[in-house]
Amino acid sequence: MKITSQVILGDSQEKLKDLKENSIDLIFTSPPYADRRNHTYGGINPDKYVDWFLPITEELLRVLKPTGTFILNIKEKAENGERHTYVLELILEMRKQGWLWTEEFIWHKKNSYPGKWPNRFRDAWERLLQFNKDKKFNMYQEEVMVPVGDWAKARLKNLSETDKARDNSKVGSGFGKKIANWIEREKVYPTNVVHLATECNNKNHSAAFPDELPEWFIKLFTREGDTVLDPFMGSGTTLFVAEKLKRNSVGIDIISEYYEMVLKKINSTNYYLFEKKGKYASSKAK
Amino acid sequence: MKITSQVILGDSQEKLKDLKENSIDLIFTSPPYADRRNHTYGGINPDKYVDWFLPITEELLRVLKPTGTFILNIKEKAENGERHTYVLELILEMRKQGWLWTEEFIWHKKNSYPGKWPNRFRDAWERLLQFNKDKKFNMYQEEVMVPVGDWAKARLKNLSETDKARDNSKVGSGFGKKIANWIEREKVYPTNVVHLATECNNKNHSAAFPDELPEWFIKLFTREGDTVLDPFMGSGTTLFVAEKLKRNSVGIDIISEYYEMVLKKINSTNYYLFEKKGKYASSKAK
DNA sequence: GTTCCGCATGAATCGATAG
DNA sequence: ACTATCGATTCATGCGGAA
Repeated sequence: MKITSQVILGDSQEKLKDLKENSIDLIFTSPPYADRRNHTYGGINPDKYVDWFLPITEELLRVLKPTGTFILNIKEKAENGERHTYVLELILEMRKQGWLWTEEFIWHKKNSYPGKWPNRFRDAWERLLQFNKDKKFNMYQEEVMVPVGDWAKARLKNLSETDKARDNSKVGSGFGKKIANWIEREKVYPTNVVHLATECNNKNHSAAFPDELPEWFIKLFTREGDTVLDPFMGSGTTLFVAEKLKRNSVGIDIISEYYEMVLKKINSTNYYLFEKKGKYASSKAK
Repeated sequence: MKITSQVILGDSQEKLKDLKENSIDLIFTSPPYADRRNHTYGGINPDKYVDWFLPITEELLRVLKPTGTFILNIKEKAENGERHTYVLELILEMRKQGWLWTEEFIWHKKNSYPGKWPNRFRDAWERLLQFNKDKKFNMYQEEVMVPVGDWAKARLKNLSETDKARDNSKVGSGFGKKIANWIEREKVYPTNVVHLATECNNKNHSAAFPDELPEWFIKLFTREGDTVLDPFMGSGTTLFVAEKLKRNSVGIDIISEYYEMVLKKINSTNYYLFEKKGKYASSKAK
């Protein structure tokens, strides 16, 4: 199967208009958060965040297949002692555009940013909002089932005294019994809570999320040969994972530095599928 | 220290008016979910949930001390393939009332209820919305510290000379203090993700949450002798935990069956603090 | 070749200080 | 009074060099 990776330089709001409608199976993205990444993206004012984002979601709604899914990784910042409400407002406004707010997954970041404040603990989770065009959408649950062996192995490895105390679990005593239950099964369906640590040691490029995050959703909502879109490509994690999993991919970013970097890396690892086409660097399969 | 537990039968919207303003240190509650438990609470239509709840939050704002905290355990139901938006709308409307939306904790339910749906995984988390009247509120973070992660055991067992030297050179006169911090540090501050298993041992009544959930927040936001309110008492978990932790408590419920049950149980375990007063069953300490 | 340890570094947040 | 900048605080993780 031929797989294509397309990298586009420019503003998503404009460049998305060049994409064909009903052509994308999964949109997975992590847009620049309000007031974050100021040095690269210029920083979006929290109070204007919804207005800034809505024209883009309008286009995303157009390019997504009716059976497709949009996963939005986002988290509101704390400002002036309060959580900002732009994410809530965004959800409500997107529904007016026609999006269905199907589910909210939680990404539990085990290694959250350190710090201490008198009125707040460390923020260790982010939202993964699932939107759909239609009540009927493709979902391949079996693809992300957790093999019991690996799960139990990893779990048991971490099952130290401190873990027990930390979890303060009242059912700790019943843990052995549960393990026994799980061992008999081959695989287990996951829940809507995703446990992953952030990668924080990449020198050249700091990815917003670890590979496992897009990987999980790409497996869950697409099959080989499907097409994945990331309108805020950044360091290109979504594209590289899509490529690895034999999905077509389209990435857009306004920062030429990211564009060049992803282009080069996609090219070097997968050159035989890649060719330049016009002003876009892209690879079209037959 | 004398502790009182007060149990009130009736509609929260009315009965809350009998409570004195600025008298409560912590409100912890899990209101009846929209269209859930309709056999007991009559079922609140999801579309009217906000309208139903706002008069109550108005009263809660009145009775809460300026230094107090309101923790609302809630989760929107999935209806017609979509997550309902009444929680989002509630947050926005409560801010208009004057509430500050300080934080959103996640309760990760480690053993969520099993089940399988074609378009959705098991729901393993709930929101714990924190609201405050004022930017300055009481928070006793040390009360809920957790054991440090395993990595520290291996890493910190041998605190070397280089560490001390580095610290000395950096701080100069203040040497020793920081080292002590690290050597004696066996506990760290938690994050805004709370890991607890759901309890499933209550036969007669299904408690909405395990003891550990109110316990965590009562320890975090109150001291002994403070007063905790649960306007949707249910089986009375919040009250029993408050009593155990030597906090005064007030519970309201419209279901006489719950009222009688909590009354009896509070009475049996703590009768020496308890006496009936007029139409309310209550215990007033001097 | 294992295991161990030093080290840098994160989508953070607040309060104080400065313009 | 309001915005902009800065220092202080803190913990899990993986890489790379050392034992």
